Amino acid sequence: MGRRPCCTKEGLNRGAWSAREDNILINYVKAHGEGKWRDVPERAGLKRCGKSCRLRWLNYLRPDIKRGNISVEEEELIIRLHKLLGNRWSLIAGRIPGRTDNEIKNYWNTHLSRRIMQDGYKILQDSYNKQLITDDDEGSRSEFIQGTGQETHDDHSVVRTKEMRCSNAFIPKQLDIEMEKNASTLVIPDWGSDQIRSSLAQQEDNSDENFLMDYVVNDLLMSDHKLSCLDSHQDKELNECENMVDGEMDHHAKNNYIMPSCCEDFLVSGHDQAMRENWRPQTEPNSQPNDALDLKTLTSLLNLEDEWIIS
DNA sequence: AATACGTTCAACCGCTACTCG
DNA sequence: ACGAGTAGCGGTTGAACGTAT
Repeated sequence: MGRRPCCTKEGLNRGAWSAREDNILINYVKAHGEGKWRDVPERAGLKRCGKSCRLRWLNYLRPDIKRGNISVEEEELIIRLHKLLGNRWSLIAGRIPGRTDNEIKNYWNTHLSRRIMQDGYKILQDSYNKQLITDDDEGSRSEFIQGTGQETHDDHSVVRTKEMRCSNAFIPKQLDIEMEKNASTLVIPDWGSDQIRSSLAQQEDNSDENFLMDYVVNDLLMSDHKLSCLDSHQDKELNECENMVDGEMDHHAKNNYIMPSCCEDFLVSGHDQAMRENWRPQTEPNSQPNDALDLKTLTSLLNLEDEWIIS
């Protein structure tokens, strides 16, 4: 028995959506919420494939989607994130408030890829220099941003995709010490072990000391530094990091991954305490450490990274 | 004004990861 | 453990629009 097709494709509308179809879908999602996309066309009375409904909602109709041109800041962010993450559009989109993966992918393919082909990532350096100048003068900085026609602040939430929801790594301090001892191997903890349980219990009363990390961000922050700051065993750990992000670790390992100490060192011993504070998580294990980050914060963090690259 | 060519971006397609029974 | 169903991802397509000739 084969898989049931997502739709019969017979008698269905294709191509651009009409305003009427949009309204129907918006009203349906308002009333019933997202999900069960296969059932949406029938229940909402749309002659569309469920997949098409989902795409239309996620990429166009969602209320938190930001319309309009990509700002200079956003463009810079896209370039930096692409440099570090490659064509993982949903990951990139997950860190740019109000933008969808499709939009960023299109923008990259039409605007940025050619520039990168011509100039390489040199444009990042130019952009960085420009920012250094404007940072010296807050007034001129705001002018710079206003000059783009974009608001300097917005309240759009991040368009969250599946990959944004994935694992946080929780690093008890004691475990990190253990990792220091075993630096030549990647430590995948057994979360049921007595040692881990006791370590976790010890730190429950001291939640400020806990340090949740989003492995994607770790990857983002450390990838260009491995040559300059790591010795060979640390490099091995980094490879494991990258393999994990590339999906070469199994699911269990992904969910339980502990960032190698060298990676955390970069976060902790980075430029200043503010950087660490920026990444300090909420104390809830299921919370998402980056929710509070706005575009400026992320941009400034990436600038810190550039300082490392440039120096 | 007509046509060709280039660009943009919404939508589609095929695949994979994940979930659930 | 397995298989079917679902959600989501990234690559690709093609219609609409803009610009050059």
